[in-house]
Amino acid sequence: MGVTERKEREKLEMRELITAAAMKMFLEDGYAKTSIRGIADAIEYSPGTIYLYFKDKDELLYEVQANAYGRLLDVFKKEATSTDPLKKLNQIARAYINFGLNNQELYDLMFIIRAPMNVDEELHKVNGANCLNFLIDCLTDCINKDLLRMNDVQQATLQIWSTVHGLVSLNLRCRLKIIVESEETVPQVLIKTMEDYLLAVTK
Amino acid sequence: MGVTERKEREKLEMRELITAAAMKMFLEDGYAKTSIRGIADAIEYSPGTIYLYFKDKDELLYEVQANAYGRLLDVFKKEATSTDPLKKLNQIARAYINFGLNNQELYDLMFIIRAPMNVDEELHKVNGANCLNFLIDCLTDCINKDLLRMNDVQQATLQIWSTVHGLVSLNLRCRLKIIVESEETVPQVLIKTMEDYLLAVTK
DNA sequence: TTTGAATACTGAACATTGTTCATTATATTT
DNA sequence: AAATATAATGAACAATGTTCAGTATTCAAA
Repeated sequence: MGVTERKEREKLEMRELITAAAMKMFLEDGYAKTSIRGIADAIEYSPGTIYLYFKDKDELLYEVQANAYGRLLDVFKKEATSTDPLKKLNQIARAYINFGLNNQELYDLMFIIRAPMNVDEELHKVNGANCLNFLIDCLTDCINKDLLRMNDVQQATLQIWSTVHGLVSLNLRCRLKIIVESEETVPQVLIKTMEDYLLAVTK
Repeated sequence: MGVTERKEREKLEMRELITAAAMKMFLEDGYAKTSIRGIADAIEYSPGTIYLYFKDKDELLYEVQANAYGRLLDVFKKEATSTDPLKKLNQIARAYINFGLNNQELYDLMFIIRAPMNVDEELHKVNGANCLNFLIDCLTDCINKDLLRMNDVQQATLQIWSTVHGLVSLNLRCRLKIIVESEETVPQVLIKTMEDYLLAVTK
């Protein structure tokens, strides 16, 4: 009696259909400007149907967030491959900044948008934590080999994450217009600033 | 014929009445959860009246933002008084972080909330720029006296602002829960992290 | 003081939002 | 074929920002 299995599968497929449409629209127009009705239209279902698969719009956001964390982790794994801990740290930071610049709406909903973070969904926590661990592992390596002017991994993590998140999010909210003269140079300036920082904290 | 002057004054007073009510409600409940109707109720006017003084809800936000920048500048002037450039830098950074921790909703609408930053209102730009200049002046001083491991003021500004903004905003969005074990220690941890950073970039 | 015009304010109305739920359609089991 | 369970609908609700025809108030001229 494989009918329950099929139902299960169909339920998952429907969730993915909705998630994919939501992800697409969030990416294009942002979370706030995307309406449930819009998503329903896109997948040719009625608005009510979405609520059979997701409790509310926030839960839809969490699902997309979890996916996005997965994407970022993929980028890390692809871009940060050096065996030299310091080089790897540089690669991670570069990848993070570029990800934030190239996927602005996505970055927005991953780290900036307001949404109650009392989620303990497995996928969500796992993907998010894996991203962070990628950085933590690298920093642990750096500190163990005495390459940085820091000795506490927790504080090193906070420092570097704050720096790159600060750069990306200030730019995303157009707060760097006062500092950086021309729009086009932003990516270079952000990368350069981050590298200057890394140089300063390197022994 | 002082009638036009009085009208002018009344118009300004009305704007301030609205702004004050808005500020109060933004602070308590945040920008998104504050409705125009709510503000109108609070000042005992009809919703439509507010639109006689402000183009839309965003313009109201700008006004409150400008005020808030002024507040932050006041804090800087009060807290960062040392004549030693490095100490002053430390005081600025501390003041910034504490401001962000003690006025979360305010910080939110100043730096995190989404709102088109194509404003060229005098007050807005002036207050925002003055805040930034307070930092820039201090950093210029530090660099001129060769106290930091940086030589470019612009990049130093970006670095330090990104760091403190990153710390405050990641905490505001509950992204530090994974790193910092207990809620209460957050302020100390943020300050400590910032100071570690300053130590690392100090010659 | 009375009148006419300019100004200030109102609140009902509109479109859009997230969300719910009685009703209808489809699929499964008996 | 009938009865039951599951899935999907779409009208309805309350709340939102915003507009605007109508009403009240204030002011300058007669």
